[in-house]
Amino acid sequence: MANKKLTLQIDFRSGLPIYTQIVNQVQAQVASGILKPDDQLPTVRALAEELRVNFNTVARAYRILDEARIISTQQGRGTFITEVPPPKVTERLRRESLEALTQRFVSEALRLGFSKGEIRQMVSDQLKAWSEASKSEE
Amino acid sequence: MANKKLTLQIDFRSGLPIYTQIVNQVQAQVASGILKPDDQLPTVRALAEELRVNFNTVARAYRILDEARIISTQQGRGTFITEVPPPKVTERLRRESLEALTQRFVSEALRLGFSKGEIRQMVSDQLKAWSEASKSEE
DNA sequence: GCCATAATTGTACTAATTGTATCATTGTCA
DNA sequence: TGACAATGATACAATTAGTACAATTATGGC
Repeated sequence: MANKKLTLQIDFRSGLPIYTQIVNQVQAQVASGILKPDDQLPTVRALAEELRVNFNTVARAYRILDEARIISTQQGRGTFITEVPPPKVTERLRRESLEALTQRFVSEALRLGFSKGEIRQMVSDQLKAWSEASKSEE
Repeated sequence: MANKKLTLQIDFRSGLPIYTQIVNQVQAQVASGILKPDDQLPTVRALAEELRVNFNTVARAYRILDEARIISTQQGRGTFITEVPPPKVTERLRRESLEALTQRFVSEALRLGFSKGEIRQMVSDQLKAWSEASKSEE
């Protein structure tokens, strides 16, 4: 499930920079569901070879996608599609997504023996810390 | 008493190196009392097979834990939890574990676009749901 | 019981894979 | 021509995998 082909069409004469074309097409494939969370993208070198471009060009595209939180690049490991932000369309999906995430967190915390009070307090603290720390964020 | 299962959850796309995840989780389980002194951890090869990673990755994690005096690795014998650190250290580890766990959860939820209020509410709901599911819990 | 030998377990070193950082080259356009 | 953006070349760093080895324990013949 984590391996897919990733078909990209690069037009070398289009005037659009190659890295921009890569960014756009990956973005589009994520949006359309062709690429799904956890899918592993080709390595910068593999994709570069396939597209006949320098791997730094692919790396540049990956960096932009990484900064946009669309993919997660990990040195020595590879690059992966991150979870897509839940579409606003269905409130239900959105809720279930948060529910699943929260359930994983809560059950793990409880398993490690933390009390509900501790958990609630820590969540509160972290949320507060985020408010104060986010001058540059979002 | 010296043999236990050691349940670890490795997230291959989390961005955290595998060896770091192993270190964190073992540390958390020691701090929380799930793992006790003299408990034997799985061999590097056994744990590696279970997690589907190379045994050197596990060995690396064990070495870090060994240097932190949390476990004792003995060539030809196995690896064991050492004496519990003094309460002050345990308390710090415990707190750090929860903090790290919570931080990952909160940042992920915020990244997915959920509001602080939604997150707080969902945590509260889940904690409550847990109480009702198992009445014995605090 | 004792010793040789195999099996088990961690260690050390090296290689392979992957992304990162920095600077050089090229090409376009004002 | 000069500036700047895009791409390429090279060296590097982080993570994981491969291979050989050393220490300990288990086993089996005598």
